[in-house]
Amino acid sequence: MADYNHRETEQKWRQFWDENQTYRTETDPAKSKYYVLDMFPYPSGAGLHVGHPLGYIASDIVSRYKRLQGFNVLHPMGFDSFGLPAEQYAIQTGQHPAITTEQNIATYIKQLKQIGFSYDWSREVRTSDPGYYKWTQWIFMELFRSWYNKDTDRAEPIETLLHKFATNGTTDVNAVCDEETQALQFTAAEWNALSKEQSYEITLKYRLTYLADAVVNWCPALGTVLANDEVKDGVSERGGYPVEQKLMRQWMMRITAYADRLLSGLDTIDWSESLKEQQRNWIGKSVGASVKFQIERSEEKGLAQATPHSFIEVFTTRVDTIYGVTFMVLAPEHELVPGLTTDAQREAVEAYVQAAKMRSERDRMADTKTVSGVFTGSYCLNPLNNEKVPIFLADYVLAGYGTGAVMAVPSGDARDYGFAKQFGLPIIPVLDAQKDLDQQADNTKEGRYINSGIINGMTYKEATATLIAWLEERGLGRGKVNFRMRDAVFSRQRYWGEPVPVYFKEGGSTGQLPYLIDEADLPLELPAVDKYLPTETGEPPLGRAEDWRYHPSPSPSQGEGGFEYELSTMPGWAGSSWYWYRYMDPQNPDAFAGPEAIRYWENVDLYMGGSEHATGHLLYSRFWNKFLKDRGYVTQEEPFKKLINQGMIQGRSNFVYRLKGTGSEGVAPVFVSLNKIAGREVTPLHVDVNIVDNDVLDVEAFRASRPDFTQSPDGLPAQFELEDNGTYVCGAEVEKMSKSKFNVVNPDTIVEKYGADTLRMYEMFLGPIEQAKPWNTNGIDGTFRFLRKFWRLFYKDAPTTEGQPETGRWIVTEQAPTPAELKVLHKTIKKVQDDIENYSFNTSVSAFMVCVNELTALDCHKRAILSDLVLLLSPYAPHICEELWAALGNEPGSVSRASLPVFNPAYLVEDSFEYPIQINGKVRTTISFAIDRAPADIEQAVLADEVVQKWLDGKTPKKVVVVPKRIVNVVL
RNA sequence: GCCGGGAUGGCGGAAUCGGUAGACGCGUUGGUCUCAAACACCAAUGUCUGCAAGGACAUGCCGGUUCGAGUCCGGCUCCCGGUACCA
Repeated sequence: MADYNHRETEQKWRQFWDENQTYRTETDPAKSKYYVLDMFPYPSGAGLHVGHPLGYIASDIVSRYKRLQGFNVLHPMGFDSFGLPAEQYAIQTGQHPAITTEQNIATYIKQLKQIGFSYDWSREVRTSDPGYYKWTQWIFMELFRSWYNKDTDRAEPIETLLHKFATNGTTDVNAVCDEETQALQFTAAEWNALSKEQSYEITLKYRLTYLADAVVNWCPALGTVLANDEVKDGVSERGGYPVEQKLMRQWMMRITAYADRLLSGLDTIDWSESLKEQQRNWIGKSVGASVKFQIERSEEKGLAQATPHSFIEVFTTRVDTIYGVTFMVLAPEHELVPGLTTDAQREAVEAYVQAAKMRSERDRMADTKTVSGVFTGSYCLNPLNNEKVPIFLADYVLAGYGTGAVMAVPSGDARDYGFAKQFGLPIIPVLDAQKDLDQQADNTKEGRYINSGIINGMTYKEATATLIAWLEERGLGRGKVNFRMRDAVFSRQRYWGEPVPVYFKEGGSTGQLPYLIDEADLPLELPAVDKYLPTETGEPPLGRAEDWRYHPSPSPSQGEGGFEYELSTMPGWAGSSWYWYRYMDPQNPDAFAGPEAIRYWENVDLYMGGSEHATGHLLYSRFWNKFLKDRGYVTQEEPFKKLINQGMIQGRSNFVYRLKGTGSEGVAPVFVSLNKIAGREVTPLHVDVNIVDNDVLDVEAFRASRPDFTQSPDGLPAQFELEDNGTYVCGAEVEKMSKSKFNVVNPDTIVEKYGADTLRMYEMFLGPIEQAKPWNTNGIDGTFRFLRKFWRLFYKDAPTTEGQPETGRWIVTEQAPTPAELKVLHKTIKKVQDDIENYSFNTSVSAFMVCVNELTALDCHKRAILSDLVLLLSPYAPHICEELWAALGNEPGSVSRASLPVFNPAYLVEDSFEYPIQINGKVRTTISFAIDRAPADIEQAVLADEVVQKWLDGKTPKKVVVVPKRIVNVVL
């Protein structure tokens, strides 16, 4: 090997690693484990762009580094291969999503392998593989077969609940369930007298996955449910059809049972504070009180129907302000609305409810500028003073939050204040510390209560306790902890997801009861369908599958023609909520992962992924993990010990500027270079960044690739108004990297031109891993030069003498290193190790650059130095290091099995320090002093200094600050 | 709206504990090598001012704490992510 040839070198070692299965990992109890996981990608049709590998490169560096430290490293990769884009494509083309997904995965793997990741590919998983989703379905079944016992504070098999019912009825059952079920009471005798079907129906309300009505974005024209981001301004993004809020029967996940543990667990894991804070806010624990407001009944009102309850229940965190309540606000969807609406108000209320249906939740929450609402005509009574309180509807109250009802205190809440002003409702001050109530609400808790009956004169703390006690005594309310987090909707009205392993049998109060299929029938595979659209009757796509009915095995005669399956599928997050366990034991046919594997690998030591998953994937995964732990299948309470968010790589778009009025029929288009557009009317147009170098456009490539731009419709060729130096300079802007903006840079192109090692180093060099930053291919030459310079420490550069050029000559020597060389090496070892431990990869790349610059300047080609440097660099640039490691005489392909060089601080000891000397905080000179020089000595010497004397100008300084080994500041 | 994050030269960024702002790299300019180009190497490069030595101004904006602030505190502006069926 002579000159640095990245194509040859990298190709050679990738093949070697593949053939020798260099990165294959086995369970090895003799060694400490380290589990490094990347958030697995959804394999999109566009393939990887340079933004994707950022996190993978960082985690691969850590993996390789940990191997050098002697850890047994599990570093796998797989695919989150169910998802909407493939389904969308299937709807458009009729192509089965499994086929496109398969092709996309093949592309991803090819691209990933080119970058030289040390993945154990034998452990790859795909969520859409029946062998995988069998276990996703199995976990769903386990959730269905479990309930949450608040007394033991964990999930238990449903059998323990049945046992309690059968022996003691509901008396000592303390389960997580909805309010209505909570109120259920029966004795053991009553329970035992129930029919099998009746008792089964009751258990459905306790299980960790259950059927319930949930609000969804229903698009009647498309016959389907839409995601919030598929809805824009109340209409579907595709087609622009109206979308309404509709209640639909859905499978739900009882994540709220884990709310407290999800919250407290955050204190035990090493995630960024911001990420934990996002989860805390999402869980949204608030301590307050639940209060019942009696509905005022009067015959003449002409109320349409009796209400299901005689009171409105609200949750409030400020029960202390209850004497300031001047109205009540219900969500338009609140169940009491029809019963509370008087004849006189009916028309207005119905119109309002209808309008609210057309708005998305996010819209309703975000819009604080417009105040809207409607009076129902009814009143309720404040339990404290029996004042009549008018009941309004307003769409800023959401049915899914709390009780869907708010006691409005305009003096203490900004939104209530605006509402009261709009509708001319009274604003009653409740605390003497409240200020400017004629201007705005004041939510202070300071001062003493006024206008507040039994709590007048009290402080916040006293008042809250007094009120809760008073309410509890009379059964009108109680202290309550509320969570903002709601149970998660699990059903999706889609095709490309895991089928839910449930079938329906007639019976029960709703006419149909859900049952799990037999475990032996797993996986329940996705059936073939003729189209990937909902059925004409609005059922999910699975409703199209022919002869897709469940036939239980023990008695196939049961249920003529079989039973109907659940037609919804699981959401994208189902398969990703447990996948890190499958990697531990990917081929196990008997369990999602075997107990030995789980005991050894435990959980993920380092998890790398995007912060956009903060409240979705990362919360659901923690939920499922806690559930699996409760049921004894896994050993750890938390799945991801340490988590790093890699920032998004943004695109950097380039623009050409077309003169307005040119480019139409009969007028040749005119493109004006960036520095000539001032004062001209131009249209900026995206141009492919791959034909732009350093903002200079390759005009010929532009002509060839975009005839639609570079010719008028009748074929007149474009003219280019160039810079004075004859180039066309493009404008640039940072945007999201996407096809439509022509700013996508593909890693394959970079690997081909510069090599994977350069790509890896450059991506790390771009900036801190956690920060978003734009991609700009321009800077890559710097890291490419670095690697060649590194290479030249080993091989003499080919001098271009006449005749045959001399190819690189091996110039590594066996001489003993000098102190200066050892200092350079050990400074780098220390810096790089510290940086990796702190996940500061960008600064370690510059440390390598500094090191190679300095060794080059020292003309150092000594094995003792270079050998350690190769090891240190190998996690970053594995191909070139594997090559040089072998060239140094080590066993080929063994760089990843070597051990890390050890830092020796003795080489870095300094005997003097160059002090910056400040006058009034501004550095004016520097003076070198011995490290152990006494501060008083230093002060004297500084004041005697010529430059300092000049600034002193004969005066005595007010103060001299000497910070040893840091700085001297002379204050005048 | 709410929650979270960010802003430093022409560009990406460094400054890890409140102590020399701009490491490292790109770009730009000048030079060496070459018939030429590429590669490589050398030098300069925050802005303003000055022949120079030097000086003044500089970390999104306004204010504060401190001998000393990019870093800490208070108040803004703009950009990015999430907001429960995108993944």
